Amino acid sequence: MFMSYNISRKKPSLGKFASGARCLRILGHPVRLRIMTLLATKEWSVNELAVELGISQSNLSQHLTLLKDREIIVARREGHQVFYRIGEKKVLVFLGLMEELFCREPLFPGEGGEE
Amino acid sequence: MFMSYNISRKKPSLGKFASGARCLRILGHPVRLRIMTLLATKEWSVNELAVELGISQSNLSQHLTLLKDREIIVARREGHQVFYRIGEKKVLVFLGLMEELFCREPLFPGEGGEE
DNA sequence: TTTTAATATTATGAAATTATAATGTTCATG
DNA sequence: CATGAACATTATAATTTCATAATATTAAAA
Repeated sequence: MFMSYNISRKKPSLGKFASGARCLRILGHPVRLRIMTLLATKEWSVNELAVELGISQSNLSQHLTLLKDREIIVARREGHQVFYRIGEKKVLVFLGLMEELFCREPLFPGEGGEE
Repeated sequence: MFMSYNISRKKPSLGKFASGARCLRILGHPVRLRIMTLLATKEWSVNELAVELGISQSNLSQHLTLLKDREIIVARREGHQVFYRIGEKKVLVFLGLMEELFCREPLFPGEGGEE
C-alpha cells in the first residue's frame, strides 16, 4: 500500500489542472500574446522583438523565458544573438480560437486587419 | 484630421491584446478550469459546485463572478438558487485544444479518463 | 585575452490576484 | 413583513506577478 489514493476527501485532484492553468496564465499577458502573434509568421531575434515591442531588453527576456520554460516557444542561438520561434504550430490554432472567442479586433497579421 | 493614427511611435496597440489576455488569465486558474469541466456537461447550482469543489461559498462566488463578467459562463436564477452553464459552447473546443497542448492527464469527463 | 554586442539573471518595489472572514442581497415561506 | 436559505459583495492580509535597474553570461571580434 503506497497511499496511491487521494487523502483529502474533497478537492479531488486539482493538480490535474495546474499545468494547463499555468500555460493559460503565461499566454494571458498582452505583451506575451503580442510576441506570439509576431512569432506566428517568422523567427525573431530578441533585439528585433525589443525594438518592435518598445519594451526593455530585460523585461522582454523575462517574458521570453516564461514562454520558453513551458516550451511554448523555442530558442535557437546564432552567433551572439538568439532567435525565437513558435514551438508547436498547433498553438496558433489555439490562439486563433481564443481570438475568435474573446477578441473584437483581429490579432494576427493578414487576417483582414490590413488596409 | 482627427489624429486617427497612433501617437506613441512604438508600443503599437497593445490594447488589442488586453481582452484576450484577460480571458486567458481568468481561465488560467485551477479552480476555474475545473469549474469549466464540470459545466461542460450540465448546469450546476452554486451550492452543488461548492460541495463538489470543497471550497468556501464566498470564494466560489468570486470565481463564478469573474467567469460570468466575461460571459464565459451564464447564470440562471430559479427560486433562491442560481444555476450556471457554459456561455458559448465553442469555448469547450478551445479548452479541448488547451488540454491537448498543455496537459498530460485528461481534464474532461468521458475522455478516456474513467475506469 | 581583453573588449564589446547580445542576451540572461537577480534584486526590488509596486501592482494585481487570491482566500478568508464578515456583511449584504434576494427571494420563497410562514 | 419577519425569517431563513442561497448566493453576492466587500475588506483585508498574504501571495504572486510585473517592470525597472543593476549585474552576469555568452560568444564574436579586436
